[in-house]
Amino acid sequence: MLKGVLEGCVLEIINRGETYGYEITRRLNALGFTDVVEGTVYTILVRLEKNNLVDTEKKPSDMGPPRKFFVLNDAGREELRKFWEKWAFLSSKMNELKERER
Amino acid sequence: MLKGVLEGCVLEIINRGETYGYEITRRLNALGFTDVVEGTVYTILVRLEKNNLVDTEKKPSDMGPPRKFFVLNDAGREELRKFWEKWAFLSSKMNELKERER
DNA sequence: CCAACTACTTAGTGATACTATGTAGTGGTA
DNA sequence: TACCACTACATAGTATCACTAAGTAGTTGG
Repeated sequence: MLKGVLEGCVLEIINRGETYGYEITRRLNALGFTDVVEGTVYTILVRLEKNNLVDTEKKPSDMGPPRKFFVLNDAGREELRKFWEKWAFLSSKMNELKERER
Repeated sequence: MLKGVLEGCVLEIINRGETYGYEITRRLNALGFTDVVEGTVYTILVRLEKNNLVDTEKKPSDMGPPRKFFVLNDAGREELRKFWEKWAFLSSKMNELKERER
């Protein structure tokens, strides 16, 4: 059910400020997507990087291994904008379908 | 983006009354999902049948070849109920994500 | 020193939708 | 009557995206 949606969530989280995979995973979990695991998030991040939607930077951490931070670039912000546009469309159509003829 | 959602839409359309693949496709198109084609819908219908969520009946048509009509059975209605439940969850979480910190 | 937590990576699989193509009935029209 | 448009179903192959599972490695506390 998350297909096509999770990537948008990751973009949105990154857009709120530089962050890294492990933290993104925990934020998604906190949001309610409790069974999203690290592997899933990292594959999305690899895809985002491959598609040139993000810039990355390795930084040391106090808590463990170095973190790979992500920020959206212009293409990433445009992708995010399109994502919310598609979501709004889908959402409105689904409500239309759900509410019709009750 | 439709991944996991389209099957629910098809269940909902069938639940409104006995219908068949070609008509379901046109209804989805009319709803706004303009690039959903017959092939997509038929593969979903095959899946629904394989998973025993629908009952089927062939009936002649005035307009062309015989139609294969679908109705939801108990399992199908339960699946539909769960689908809307999941949609409501996803939808609320997405809004939460979208609206936070603006 | 080892368990728990932090943090990243990737190969393989599965679910779902899309592409492309084929078959066939019916009706209109040139 | 020959052809085209529309109706209607079917399916093999592909692509996309997320999930499973496993591994590597740094840090901290008991």
